[in-house]
Amino acid sequence: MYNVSNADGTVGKAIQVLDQVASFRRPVRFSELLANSPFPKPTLYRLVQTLSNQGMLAFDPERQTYSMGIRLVRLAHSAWRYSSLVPVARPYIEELAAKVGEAVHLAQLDNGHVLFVDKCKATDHFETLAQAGKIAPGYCTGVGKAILAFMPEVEQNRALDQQSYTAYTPFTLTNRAALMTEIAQIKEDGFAYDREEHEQGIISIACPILNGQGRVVGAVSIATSTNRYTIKN
Amino acid sequence: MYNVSNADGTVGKAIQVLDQVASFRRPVRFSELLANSPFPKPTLYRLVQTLSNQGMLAFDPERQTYSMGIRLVRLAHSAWRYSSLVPVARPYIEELAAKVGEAVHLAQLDNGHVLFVDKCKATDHFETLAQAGKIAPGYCTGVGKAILAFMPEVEQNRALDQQSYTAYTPFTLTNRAALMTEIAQIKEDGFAYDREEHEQGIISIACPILNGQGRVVGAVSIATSTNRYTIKN
DNA sequence: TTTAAGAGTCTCAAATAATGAAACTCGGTT
DNA sequence: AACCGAGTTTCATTATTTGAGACTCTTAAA
Repeated sequence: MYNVSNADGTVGKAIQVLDQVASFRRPVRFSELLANSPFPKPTLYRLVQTLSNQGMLAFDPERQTYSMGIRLVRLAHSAWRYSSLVPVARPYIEELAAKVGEAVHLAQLDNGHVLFVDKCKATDHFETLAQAGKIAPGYCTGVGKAILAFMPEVEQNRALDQQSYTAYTPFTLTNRAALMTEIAQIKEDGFAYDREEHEQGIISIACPILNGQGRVVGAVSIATSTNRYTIKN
Repeated sequence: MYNVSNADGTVGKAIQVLDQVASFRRPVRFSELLANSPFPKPTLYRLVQTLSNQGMLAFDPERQTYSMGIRLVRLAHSAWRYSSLVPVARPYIEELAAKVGEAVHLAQLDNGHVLFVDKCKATDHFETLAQAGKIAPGYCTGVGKAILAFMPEVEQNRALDQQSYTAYTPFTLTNRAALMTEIAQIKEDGFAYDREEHEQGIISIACPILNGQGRVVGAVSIATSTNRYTIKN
């Protein structure tokens, strides 16, 4: 996780605090943060103050809670709009979504995590878990496995170690060995299936996106439901 | 802008750099940043290094450019999902969009700027940071004026000073006096019109969202086109 | 009413990290 | 070969961060 060890000075610590607040997924009190924080009370206090001043955190004076600040949304909009795969890939995934009539997802890798950066639904059938900005596990999603399979070996190893291998469904690959076998197959085929590994009833087919140097930069997938399609080998 | 003067130490400076990179709206070279930076070369250099390490900026070693990092997208997703008005307002704006068959926008104020945090189109409703996170001017949008009108006087004054009063269309209010007259009317009516002030052919009607203490926290609007509706007084 | 406990805030000397002028590399010119 | 400009590094100086502890409030119990 973003070399937390050599913590990049105060800025690194501040970002660590942001991550911590994000991890709560709800407004959080100072004392709750303090309880799980490596920082001593006054240090954490000042970090949180500074971040609130800056709009990176939002402090609710009534409930005395901190949550993520909307300034992040503004900054992220720039990231999303001008630097991710989205601006390049947008027209293609829209076209693809229209053509196949299913949801198309675009994902990038962010330090071992699969980050969904865009999503086009041809029509809205039903909700899948994925939305832009959402994190999904690498080991049990189509896009995740496609990206993992084509990563350089060193990074791949690191990423494989970072996976939790939690069983979301009976079809989830729940250990590194199983995932590695699957990855070998994916590398051979050039594409990955998600056989209801993350969400029951949802299957997908994904392929990696490589840049000019053959380095994987993301993945696209078409997702559908077992009601409409099945995977045949 | 987020008290840049009393710059909140290194963290404040780092965030200032993030803002600067965002303002370019494209990948940017170190020297370009340096040219518009208040910081001396090595200081800026280290800030940019730290931010890149942390994934808040993304460095492209080939082109030697920096752009916004996708870690921001991940953090912003939390902000968007758990702390903005969105989680509370979602069901209502969806219902409203379905009922009126037009686009419905949800906005919050972020330091004088109107920040669109959600949008539902009756036809294809899907949410991304594409529209969420977009900044629009306060003085020439329905949501912006609705929020401005109901702000406490001191903040309102500050916000009115921050507006650029650029004429986007022939209908834009291009000075503070005109806007203030309009705002008085809005405060009386309880809602605001956008009469093609931001985009030709697009009109909207907006109303503020107040919290329990009567403090404005955002605004909703219904937007449509002059092809379908007109504003009659 | 008093005492206690807990959360949040503040202080200040010591420790540490940030600073920035200047020097250095390293391609690509002239 | 000398120059130039972009990017990177150095190092003594300076300013900021640090964190134990003390303080303040609010709420809860005695």
